Amino acid sequence: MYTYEYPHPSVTTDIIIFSIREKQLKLLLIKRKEPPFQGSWALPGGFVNMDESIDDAAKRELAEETGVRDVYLEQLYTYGEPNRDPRERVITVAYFALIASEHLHVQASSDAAEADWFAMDTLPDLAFDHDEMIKTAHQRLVAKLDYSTIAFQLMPQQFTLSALQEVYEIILQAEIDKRNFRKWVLALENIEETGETLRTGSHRPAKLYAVKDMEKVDIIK
Amino acid sequence: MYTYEYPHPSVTTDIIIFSIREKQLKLLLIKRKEPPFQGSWALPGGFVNMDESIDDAAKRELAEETGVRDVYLEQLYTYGEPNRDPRERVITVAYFALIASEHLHVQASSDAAEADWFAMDTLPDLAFDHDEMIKTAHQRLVAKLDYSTIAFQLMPQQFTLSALQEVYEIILQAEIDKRNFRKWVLALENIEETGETLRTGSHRPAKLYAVKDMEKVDIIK
DNA sequence: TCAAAAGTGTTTGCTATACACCCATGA
DNA sequence: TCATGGGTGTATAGCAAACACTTTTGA
Repeated sequence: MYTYEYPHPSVTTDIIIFSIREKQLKLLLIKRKEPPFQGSWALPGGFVNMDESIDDAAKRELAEETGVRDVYLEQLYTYGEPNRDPRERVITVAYFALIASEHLHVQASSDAAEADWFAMDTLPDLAFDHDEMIKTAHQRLVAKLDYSTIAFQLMPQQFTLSALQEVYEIILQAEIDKRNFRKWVLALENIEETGETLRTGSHRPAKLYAVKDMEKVDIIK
Repeated sequence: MYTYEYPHPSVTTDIIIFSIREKQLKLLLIKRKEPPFQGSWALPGGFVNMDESIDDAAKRELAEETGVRDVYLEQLYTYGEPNRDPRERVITVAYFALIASEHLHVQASSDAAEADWFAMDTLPDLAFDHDEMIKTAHQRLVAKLDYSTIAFQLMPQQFTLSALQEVYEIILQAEIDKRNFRKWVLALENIEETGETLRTGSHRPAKLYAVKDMEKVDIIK
């Protein structure tokens, strides 16, 4: 047991994990096995341990849920309304993560009965204030496409320009002119040809590109 | 006394309060009366009470330190390295506030021996990781000038276009062309003439303007 | 009448957009 | 040879940047 002179809240992290699957922007939800909101879908997350930073807690949760490490992870916002959790005062630091569709091996962890990917426009009812978190994360993702190279984090190691354009079109929900898109993306000089090509049918093969430095998300303004 | 099955961190808010004073961007610091870092300068802040939201805690701290209410306040980032406070595990939700130079009545509160305004380029050594918070807040402020009308929050109720331009020049540390600035700011249609003028010497009086809706900070991209 | 800050337009360059056809391949 | 997606250039419009003189006032 741990005792304090004043009451202390719990601190947790929840993660909005975005990925492109089946030509849609999807995010990972888990079905809660325990109350409160037992049986509801919720964002993956959990308590911050006393000996780990909040970033490390988020990385740990992400690894536990998806098995992936070294993906893009960014602190989003901290939620702390007094009664957002019916059990006790809980303050949640939300993160958002972007993972390339190639890494996907979702494993239901001990906290969750089930995990699944949901498209943004067909989300189920959600536990806690998770709908608000998802809305904020989505706005941030869309805004960042405009002034950063964050979308490249959703690409596998090698990809065609058409595939990259498709990711932009899916997230922005808009068609983009092919020539203008290619001019723009090549001018950034953040990707380079791998020398390889991808053959996918009875048409000209596409050049494969790779991000030069996956660690770096450029602010391009 | 309060007891928990697992250890719980403390949660605090710290606030970076910016204002323009003496033609410089300054922020409010307090001198700590108690250990740790007794005698060091630090950001104003304090514990989040169990029955108030984090936003409300930040508003309360801001009011206690400055006596002002209804100023611009935005959540900045949450800091949670395990040993950032030597006493116990403390997670701090940092906010940044912008206040107009006219409201300034700083009152040393009970937590602080002293409070004073410091220019960004002459900051003293700071307690905890407050230097990092200030750096992040400053970057955010500079970035937001580019795509929002946030700087208007630093203006008094009535101001001249020259005064507004000066605020931009101070924050961006760059000279701006007067004609281009005026064209740009008037095209935003966020300010309007009050009909009054300001006479300040042996030259032509300047028209006074006011922000149309101070609650609203427009994203202008 | 002089000094000082307020106020005002036009030209130029750059970036974003619109737009249509040829290329390489497999069936 | 045909269907399919890959790949390429140019013209136009809209926005941002450069740039200098007149106006109004008080001393």
